[in-house]
Amino acid sequence: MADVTIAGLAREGGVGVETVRYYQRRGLLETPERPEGSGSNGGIRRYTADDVRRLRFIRSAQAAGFTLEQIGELVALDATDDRARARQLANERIAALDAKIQELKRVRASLQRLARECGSGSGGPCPILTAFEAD
Amino acid sequence: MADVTIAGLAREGGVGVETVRYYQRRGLLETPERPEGSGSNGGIRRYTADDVRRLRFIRSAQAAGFTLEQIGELVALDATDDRARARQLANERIAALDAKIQELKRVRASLQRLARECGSGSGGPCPILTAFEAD
DNA sequence: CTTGACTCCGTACCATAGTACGGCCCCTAT
DNA sequence: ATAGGGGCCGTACTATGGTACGGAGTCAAG
Repeated sequence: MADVTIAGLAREGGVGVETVRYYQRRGLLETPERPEGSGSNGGIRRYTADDVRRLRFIRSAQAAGFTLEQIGELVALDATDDRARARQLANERIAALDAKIQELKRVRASLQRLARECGSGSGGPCPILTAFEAD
Repeated sequence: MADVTIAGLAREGGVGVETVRYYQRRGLLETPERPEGSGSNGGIRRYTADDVRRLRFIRSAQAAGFTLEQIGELVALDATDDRARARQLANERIAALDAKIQELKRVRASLQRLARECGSGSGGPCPILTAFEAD
C-alpha cells in the first residue's frame, strides 16, 4: 500500500479525518514531518501502513473497553519491553470484560423475558419497570 | 419500607443525591410535591418504594445499554399500553446486546493471546500493536 | 494558471452523564 | 435557642470522545 494522506489513513481506519487529528493531539498517533514543500510551511504529510495498523489498534482497543488514556499507555508500552505491565493491563481488562459479558447476558435475559411477557395480546401486564427485578 | 428523603432514595438506588436530581431534571424520576411545610416554600419531599423501583430500573436499563433518553421512553411507555413499541425496543436492544457480547468475546480472546504470547521471558516479541489483528 | 479538492492548524463547540457549589431553608437534638 | 445535618434550587463545571469551522496553503487536472 502506498503512503496516503490523512484522508486515506482515516478511511483505512474507518474514522473521520478530525478523529485522526484528535488522536494525534492525544499522542496516540504520530504526526509525521511535513515534507519540504514549495511554500512557506512545507507540504502535505504522508502516512504509512504502520500508521494504519496503529489506528486500527486504537479502534480495537477501544472496543475492548480501554480508554484512550490507557491506549496511550499501551502504545507507549509497545516501544518498551515491559512485559509484566502489558500482561497486567491485558489481564485486568480480561477480568473486566468477563464481568461485563456476564452482566450483558443477565440484562439480555431480562429483556427477553420482557419481550415475551409483553406479548401482542393485551392480556396481563406489560411490566417494563419491573423487567430487571428478578436479576 | 417507610418513605424516604432524597438521600434515602439515592442510597437505595446506589447513586448519589445529585444523580437523583439529575434524573428528575431529565424527567426519568418524578419530583413529588413538597408537603405544606411551615416555612415559605414548604417542607421536605418524600419518596416511595415505587420511586426506588424506578431508580433501580434506570440503573439496570443503563447496564443494558439504553441511553437515558431511551430510558425516558421506556418509563413513559410503562404508563401507556403500547406493547408493540415496548417489544420493539426490547428486541432492538437484544440484537445490539448480542452483537456487543460477540465483540467482547472476540477482543477477550485477543487479549488472552496477548497475555500468553507476551510471556514472562523476554524471548520473542510482545506484539501489543498487532494484538487485535487476527480478528 | 485557475479552479477545486484536500491539507494544516488553532480554536471552539457538541453530546452524554454526571458532579460540585453556594445560598437559603427546615428539622431535630442538645 | 442554637448548631449541625440535610434538603431545595439554580447554575456552573467536569470528563470523555469526538466534531465543526475558518482561513491559509498545497497540489493536480483541465
